[in-house]
Amino acid sequence: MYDVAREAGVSQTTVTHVLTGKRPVSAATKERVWDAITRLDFHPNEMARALRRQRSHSVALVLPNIVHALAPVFARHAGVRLREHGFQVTIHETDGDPETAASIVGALASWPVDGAIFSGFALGPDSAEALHRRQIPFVNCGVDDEEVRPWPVVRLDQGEGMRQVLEVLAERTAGAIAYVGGPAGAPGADIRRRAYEREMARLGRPVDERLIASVAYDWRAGRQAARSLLGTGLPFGAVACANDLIAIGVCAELRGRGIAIPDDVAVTGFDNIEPDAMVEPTLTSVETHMDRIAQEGVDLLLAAMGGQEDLAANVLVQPQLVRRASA
Amino acid sequence: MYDVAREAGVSQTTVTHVLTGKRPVSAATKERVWDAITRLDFHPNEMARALRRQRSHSVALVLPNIVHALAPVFARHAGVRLREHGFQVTIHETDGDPETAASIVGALASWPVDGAIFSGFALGPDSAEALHRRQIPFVNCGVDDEEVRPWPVVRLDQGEGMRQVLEVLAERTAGAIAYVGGPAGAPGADIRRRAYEREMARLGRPVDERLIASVAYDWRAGRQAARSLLGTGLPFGAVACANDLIAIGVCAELRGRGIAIPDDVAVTGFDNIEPDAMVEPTLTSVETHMDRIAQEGVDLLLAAMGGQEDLAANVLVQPQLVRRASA
DNA sequence: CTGTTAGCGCGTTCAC
DNA sequence: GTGAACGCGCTAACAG
Repeated sequence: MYDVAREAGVSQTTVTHVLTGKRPVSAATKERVWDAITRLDFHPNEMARALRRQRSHSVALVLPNIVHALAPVFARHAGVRLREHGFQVTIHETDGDPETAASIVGALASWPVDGAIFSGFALGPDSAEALHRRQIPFVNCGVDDEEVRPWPVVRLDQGEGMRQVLEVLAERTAGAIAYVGGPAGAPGADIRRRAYEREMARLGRPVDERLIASVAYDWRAGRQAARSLLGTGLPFGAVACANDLIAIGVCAELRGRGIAIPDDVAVTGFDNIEPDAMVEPTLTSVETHMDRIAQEGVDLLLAAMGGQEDLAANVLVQPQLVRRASA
Repeated sequence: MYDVAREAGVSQTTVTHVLTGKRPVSAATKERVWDAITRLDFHPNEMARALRRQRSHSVALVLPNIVHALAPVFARHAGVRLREHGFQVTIHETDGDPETAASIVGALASWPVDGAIFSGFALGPDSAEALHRRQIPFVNCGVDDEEVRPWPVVRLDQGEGMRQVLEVLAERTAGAIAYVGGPAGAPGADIRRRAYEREMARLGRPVDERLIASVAYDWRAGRQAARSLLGTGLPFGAVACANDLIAIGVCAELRGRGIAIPDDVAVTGFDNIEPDAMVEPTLTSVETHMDRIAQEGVDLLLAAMGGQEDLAANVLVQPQLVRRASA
């Protein structure tokens, strides 16, 4: 910039103001400065700028693992929206480990981002406090429980999703409705399971513990779960699954045994991932609207970075049943 | 840091050297400084550090779209490896638009990253030149053509993948082997199509233009392609697809018409995406080893950032056929 | 409308 | 072993 100023025969101050427009500059000078800028191929150093202005125009996106089914979708929507507002996005993965998450929060103190979005896991209270202490605005998206927290949270109304699922399944069958949940303690597992029990009660359907399985969130585990459900010898007319991968596994196993879906047994998933439309039969699932969650999260963050203090908003995004062939 | 120095009763210089260890500091002083650091919860400002040292310890990851099938896998592996080496990762999406890509390269001049990884598209020569001029080391991963470029490139040996595919299909059937490619000009479409023709020739199989389709890289397009292949009335015993989504669509359509896979028609995909193991029949495909591509790319970049000049390496990663039920 | 000065938070001389 | 002073590249405060 020093060179630009010299080349244009003005002070650095003037160059700055040509760049930022924060002060009127005569057309002639402006012209000469722009000329020098293009001639020297000058680009302002954002790092120095950030240091001086105490704003880096960058936000950290912290999530368990970018490979998880919905993570890229979230990252995409959040990223686009943030970039629209002139923010750069840095990405951090916790690997689902709270300790790693905490250390990332610690590192955030060194890399002065203007804000942070935590997605796909619940922030620990100590981390939240640390961020607060360092005045780093943040939001916590995709939290998989119902706890109310004293910081901004955007979550999906999982109970409502389960309600819609069970409504459809109850229509489909008068028989028992089994449930295959995620592993206890895993994100979303507990809340979805409780929602299942609650909604079953509301529908006046009995819950039989023997028809409830808890397995890993993947496809093989789904097959396995179907086997053990069938192994009980108990009849059932539907299976609600906590996750699409599980549901696809369940379908595969059932079909392998000659059980017709949805006529003999109806099956539902949850999350509405891409393969749902490609498997046979296509899978009825629940759209979790990652786009809206990301949008709400970013909007909240932008507001917080804009100076609005202490808004501990609790946004609840409504899911939507996507009805396909399996139920 | 000023505060830490005062609290410990030393100069800022000493604090720096306690932090960086670039100069011996007496145990007693070190003790007092660490004490002050923890007491004041001090974290060095990486931004200021970067400005001073002219190294930001961050690299830019530029890709078309994080939602694309293999992008998150690449981002994951590259990210982990870069973080292991103390680098932060910023993410940028081109949306497949060369202009956007060029503007990102321009922005990189302002945001002084230590290096950049471009993945999933071929960098333009002008962008490469701009990076060179600004002394920003970079690598270009996942380039989908065979052109030799004067900058570091890591690519998959797509011809070899197609060779493996056709070898299997040729074993399966003595009949015609149809091909469903991606849209002309799309990433990987041309190279895979040419590889198909070349390998067919090597196998002594005739190529019938009427049994070649070019469609979008998605599932619906695959169904459509299968319909038009069947519509020709020409018999064929196998279909090689340029992409798994297309292949899954082809399978769906064939099965819908009562055609047995692989007995009547064998089908193969390409990329080995997750759903391959979940569809019926499971899809034979080609593993593209994004982990290895990412690793090679990062290693190349680390070497370049380490000061090794002008290494215009051309790494070729070998794909591997994953044999499943569809062929 | 423009320039001079000071300083963002550090690391690196060069001195002791 | 330690400290004082300067500067990385830029912007804000204070002049005129």
